[in-house]
Formats: sequence, C-alpha cells, structure tokens
Amino acid sequence: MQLDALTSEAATSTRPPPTPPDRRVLHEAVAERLRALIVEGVLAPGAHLNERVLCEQLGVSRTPLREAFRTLAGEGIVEQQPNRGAVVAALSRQDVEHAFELMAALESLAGGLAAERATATERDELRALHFEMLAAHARRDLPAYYRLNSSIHRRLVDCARNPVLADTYARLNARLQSLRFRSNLNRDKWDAAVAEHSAMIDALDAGDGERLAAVLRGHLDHKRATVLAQLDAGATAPPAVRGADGGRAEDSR
Amino acid sequence: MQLDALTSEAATSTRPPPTPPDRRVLHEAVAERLRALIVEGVLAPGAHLNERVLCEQLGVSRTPLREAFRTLAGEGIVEQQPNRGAVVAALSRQDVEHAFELMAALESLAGGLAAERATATERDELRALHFEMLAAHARRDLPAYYRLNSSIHRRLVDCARNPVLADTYARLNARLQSLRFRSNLNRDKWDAAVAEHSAMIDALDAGDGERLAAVLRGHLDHKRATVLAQLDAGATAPPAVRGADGGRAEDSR
DNA sequence: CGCCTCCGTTTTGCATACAATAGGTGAAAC
DNA sequence: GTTTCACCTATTGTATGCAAAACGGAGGCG
Repeated sequence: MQLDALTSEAATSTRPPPTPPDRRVLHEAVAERLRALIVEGVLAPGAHLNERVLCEQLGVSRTPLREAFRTLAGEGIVEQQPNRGAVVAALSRQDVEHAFELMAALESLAGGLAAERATATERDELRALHFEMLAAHARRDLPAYYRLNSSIHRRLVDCARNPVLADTYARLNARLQSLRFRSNLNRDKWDAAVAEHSAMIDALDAGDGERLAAVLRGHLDHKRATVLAQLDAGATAPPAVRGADGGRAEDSR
Repeated sequence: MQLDALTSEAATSTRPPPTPPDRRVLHEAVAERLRALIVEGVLAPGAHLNERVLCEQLGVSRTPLREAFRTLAGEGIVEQQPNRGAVVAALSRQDVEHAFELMAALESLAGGLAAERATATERDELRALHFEMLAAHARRDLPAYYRLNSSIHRRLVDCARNPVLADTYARLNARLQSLRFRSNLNRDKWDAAVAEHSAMIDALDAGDGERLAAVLRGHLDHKRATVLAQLDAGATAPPAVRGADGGRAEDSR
C-alpha cells in the first residue's frame, strides 16, 4: 500500500500563494491526510498506527506525525495508549448509540436556534442544496447524496450562529464519518430520509423551531437505526482493510 | 515567577506505585500541569505561551511541551497559530454565551437521561453530595461549594450513562473553568442556585426527567447570567496576571 | 505438555540539533 | 522628519539521535 507523500507538487516551485501553496505547516497537513485516510477506511478502525511505517509512507519525520496523532486524538479519531502507540478509534455499537443520542440533541438545539436566526440567504441556500440533494436521490447517486446531506446538516448547524455548538457538532460528526462513508441505504429508508429532509426545510422556512427540532430528532433516530443495522450486518463479515503496520488491525474494544 | 518543575517528589524515590508514582507519560503530565495553571489563572487568557520559557519552568524539553500544546488545543483551552506559537484561549462574551447555550442543552439532555438511568446508589450519592454542598453554603465556604457543585453536575452527567456525552460535557466545562474559578457570588444568587439544586435532586429522585431537564435549563440560564455579569464587571478592571513570556498577555479577541 | 522467565528486537518517548519563519531595530533615502 | 528596506535576533517547525519500555520468541522448569 502506498499512501503517496504529502508533497504533491515537488517540482512546481513557481507559485508562492496560488490556492494553498503547500499546506501551511506539516503536522496539520499530516493530520488532514490521516483524517482522510481514516474516513475513507484505508486505515481501518482498530488499526495500529506504526510511526515509522507512516513516516515513510507520508514522507515526514516522526515529530510532525506524532503531533498529528495528538491532534487526531483530541478529535477522538485515534486513541493513544501510553508506550503502546496509537490506534484508529473503533466505535462500539454502544458508542454509536451514545454518539447519536448526543447528535440528536445537538442538531435539535441547532434546529431550534436556526429557525430563529437563519437569514433569508441561508434559507435559500439550504433550499437550493436540498434540491440538489433531491437530484442526487433521483439519480441514485449515493456519494453526491452523502456529500450534499452532510453539507446541509452542517449548514443548518451553522445557521444556529453558535460556533461552540458548530465545533462540537463537527467534532462528533468527524468521529462518525468513517461509519457512514461506506454505508448503503435501502430504497425505503433513503426515500424516508429524503422526505424528512423536505420536512426540515419546510419547518425552517416556516420559522417553526419546535417542529424543526422534532423533525431532526426523528431524522437522527432513523439515521441511528440505519447505521446500527449496517454495523450489525457488517459485524458478521468485517471488511478486510489493513492498518499502517501491515494488517494487524485489532478488534474494537 | 516560578512554576515548579513536574517532579514534585524528586528525593522520595522509595514508592513505585503509591498513588501516582509519577505521571504516566511526560506530555500528559505537562498537559495536566498547564491545564491547572490556566484554570487557576496563573496563565491568563490571551497570554502567549513561550516554548523555551515554559520548558525551563516545567523542566522538560520542547517535544513533550509541544505535544501538550496540541492536547490542550484539542480541548480548546489554548489556540495555536502557525509559526506564531500558542496562546491561552480567551473567551469573548459571545463565546461564553454560546458555551452556556450548549451547556444547557447538554445538561438538560443528561438530566433527562439520568432520571431514567440513575441507580439508587447514584441517587443516594448525589443527595449526599447535595447535603455537603448545603453545608458549604451554610458555612459560606465558596471553594468547597464550587468543588461540590462541579462534582454534582459531573456525576449527574455520568448518571446519563453516555460516555460520549460525558466527554463532551467535560471538554466544554474545561473551557469555562478558568472563568468560574474566581467568580464571586452575591448572597441572593447563591441562595437561588442552592434552591435550584434542591429542585434538581428532588426531580431526579422523582424520576421526572422532564422536570429535571427544565430545572437544569433554568439553572444554567442563571449561571450564565452570573458569569456574564462577572465578566462585564471584570472587563473594566482586568486582572493583572502574566503569561509565560513575562507579561506580554494580549487582549482577548 | 504447559507455563514461566530471560533476552533480543521493535517501537515508543524524550531530548537536542538544525532549518525556516516572523518580528524588531537600525540605517539610509526621500 | 518620515518612510522603507535590509539585516539581525528570537521563536517556532522539523529532523534525528538516544534511552526506556513493550512485544516476541527461545529456552528452561515444573
């Protein structure tokens, strides 16, 4: 497995600040790269993160890698055991239930606030994204659907005008991303989720925070059930994805 | 200013695992020490954390110190600016409002769950702590009151049987600790807070999650008002506490 | 035959050395 | 007198080297 080094533009030195010239500091770039690898499932939950191996694969030394580990540990994405290295955090079934329990509270809080605080522009943009999501649904384009779905939820939370809430939500969401990434939806559940989203948008436009919060609670409840069903189904046939040390991925707790 | 090194027991080497033999790994010990210094206000909000200075004062090298920085940054207690070092996070008035908005949601969620899930033992212990708190209140022992108050809230959250929630709560609480540490209470507000606590305990024992959640929302609302009032009062006469670089503490955002 | 211990290897934790960036100070030019 | 540029210093970011702890296996013992 080759993870590609971080210097994606080694020879092109003739542009100081074009888009992002390189990533500002190395340990942030490393953290970002690792985060992506974990979310994509390349680094499986429970996988042991060998420092030397990852250093070679990412083309950095251990210092920025270890700082990235601490960053990700703070986000709950990896867990560090003293003198025993870092492993990709593995969510147990209960962890998922707990996370969704909290997520429902966060989103319903956000929804209630968003109904009061969202600007007309924000509502319009959310409705636009909603239609894009309907398009993805109609095309059965699951990746696009997920992207738009996440985007809608994130923007809704942003409408609550509470950065502390938004940050907490993002952090919790990050921990669940790796689960959702490869989840499939059966048609009925997908249709139901889309219908709930329509109700969300309606409640938001109506400025009915109570109703929006209730819709979100229900929506999250269904999402939780879907993810848990997926988890149970996958538990019998765990995906054979390897960690950074060559496949010694341990089981979840 | 001398912050004392971490080896608080340099000569006493004749006890391998008594209480904490030494702190497990250095960077965790450093993080804990820094956290304490920040909560106690020794390192003031906005203070620049000079690596070399802190290294000397804590008696460690830069590597574990920097890892501790990342840990604390993940907790939102310090902020790291690329190539410009770390500063103690300074909460603006709005940050405090946002934090309490979220805190109220978290605690009311926890309360609702705790009313369902708390064991008889836990209820008893909470009631016991409540009486201890009443004692501290009667004695006007503010430090003891704060300690018991925090303990009660933390245990209540624990009763919700949701580690993800508990962790999120703890993280948010940590960010607010430095504010509450030196807050004073006038008698009326103090009495009211104690009365609310009594209502909390009663609702918990009655198993009335709805009522408990409502009491907690009100309680947090009052707490927020108190802290904000304190903040506004303190804003005119900021405490002259120095950072790690000798007093170049910048203003909050 | 199983378990326990000892030793070698691997891996993590910490310290230090080196490189690069930012900020400040001084001089020179306008 | 003010502004600007260049250099210098201080501070952060990265790499590497060394020490300690943990895993793994071989051998011995019960």
